[in-house]
Amino acid sequence: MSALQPVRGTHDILPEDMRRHRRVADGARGAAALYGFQEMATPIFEFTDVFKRTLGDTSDIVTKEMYSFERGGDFLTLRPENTAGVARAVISGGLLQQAPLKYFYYGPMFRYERPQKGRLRQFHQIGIETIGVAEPLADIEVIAAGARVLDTLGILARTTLEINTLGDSESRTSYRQKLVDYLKGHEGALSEDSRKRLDRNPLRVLDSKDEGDRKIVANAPLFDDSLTPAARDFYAKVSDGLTRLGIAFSRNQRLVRGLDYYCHTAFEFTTTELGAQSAVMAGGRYDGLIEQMGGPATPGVGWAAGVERLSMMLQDPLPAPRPFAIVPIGPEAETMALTLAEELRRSGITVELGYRGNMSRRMKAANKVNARAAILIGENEISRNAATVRDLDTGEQAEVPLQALKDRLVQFR
RNA sequence: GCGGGCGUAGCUCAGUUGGUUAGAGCGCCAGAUUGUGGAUCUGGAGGUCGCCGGUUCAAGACCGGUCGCUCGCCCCA
Repeated sequence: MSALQPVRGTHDILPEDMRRHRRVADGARGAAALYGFQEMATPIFEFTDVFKRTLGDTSDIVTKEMYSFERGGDFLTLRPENTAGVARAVISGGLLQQAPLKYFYYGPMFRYERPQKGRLRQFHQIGIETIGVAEPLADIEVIAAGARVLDTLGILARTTLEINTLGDSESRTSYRQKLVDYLKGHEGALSEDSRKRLDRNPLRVLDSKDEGDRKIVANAPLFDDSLTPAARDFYAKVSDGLTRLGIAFSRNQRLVRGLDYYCHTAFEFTTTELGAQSAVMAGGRYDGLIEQMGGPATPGVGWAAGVERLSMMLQDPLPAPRPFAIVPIGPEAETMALTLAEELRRSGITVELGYRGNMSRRMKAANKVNARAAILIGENEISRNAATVRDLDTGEQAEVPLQALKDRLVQFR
């Protein structure tokens, strides 16, 4: 393993990718702000227990995907997701006094997985959380904000919204029992993976891609039959709300969540454009989470989206800003160019200063940085206290007095 | 953790049934052009053929291992 290679599953984000990345993060932040979500950040590592206790000991994330280490006697873990961190922050900061809380976040996450298309070991997520609202209105708002984010990025039409209800804990326990009873009857026919799931997380079997499993699942008891009236009512309110907002969705009864703390609403915006990965934004309600962490019983609902996945769906990155290039001709002009560049930059104009070479060379350099125009300064210009401004798109050029230079440059678009 | 595909210049790739000094396009550098970029022409730099071992008179090519990338499974954003 060469030290000169990036760590497997990590990537350098070079300027063009970075602009894409920025567009996702900035667009999402802006759209979320329209719904009252404010940005906050938590540390990228926490005590390991923060994740262990909330994600459940059997989840894949905890059993095989965490980057954990020990330092000074503390067991720490790079965050694999951010909901647990936000919940911890809310508890340790005593913020529940001010509930409801509505947060937006953006930042890197870490999972030790085999990298593939749309899956990295260090990746970035944006997300929102509404904490302290038990009403289905919060679920509707959270999903609507998600749709707004995707729409802002111009990719909503290329995604599908699927939603499901996982019910309250009463519905869940009773269904879990019915499902396990049913599946035990077909245990011999289940795939090896699904037999493992049967013990750990039976709901996952519903989501199996195995042909044989699917046949068995097709006749499994329906979750809806186990829903309590309250849970049924909750789901109805969410789906009515979405319908009223004109947000298209389909019910997917096989949609379950990998993480243990979800209840009631579960949803995913999916796409077919990312290879084996389909989810670009996923979330749901997690009413038990904060209590499970040792805080007061507090409901919550939110989603997270993968910035790299969203970036891949973006048509174009934000365009790079086009600078003006100063091209000095001769040593006297060269000293002048430095101060002129600084002066222009102070008034908010983007300027590139060629570093070396004769005029031809610097014009080439100006072209390479995609300069909008070149500002030529030579003996002639200096003697007249002027500069020659050459439009590099049209090739037109004219001499401009130095006092009028700023105003002239601002006219370029 | 499991399975498939692929590793030749900065990038995209060619390289014949194993045969001498490993090529192209793009990009890069310089010149044609000492006050004018893009286009064109000329020249130049750039490679331990991923790495280690094996087979062979001879390996970029064949075999084994290894590392990396990639696609998929599991799981997930």
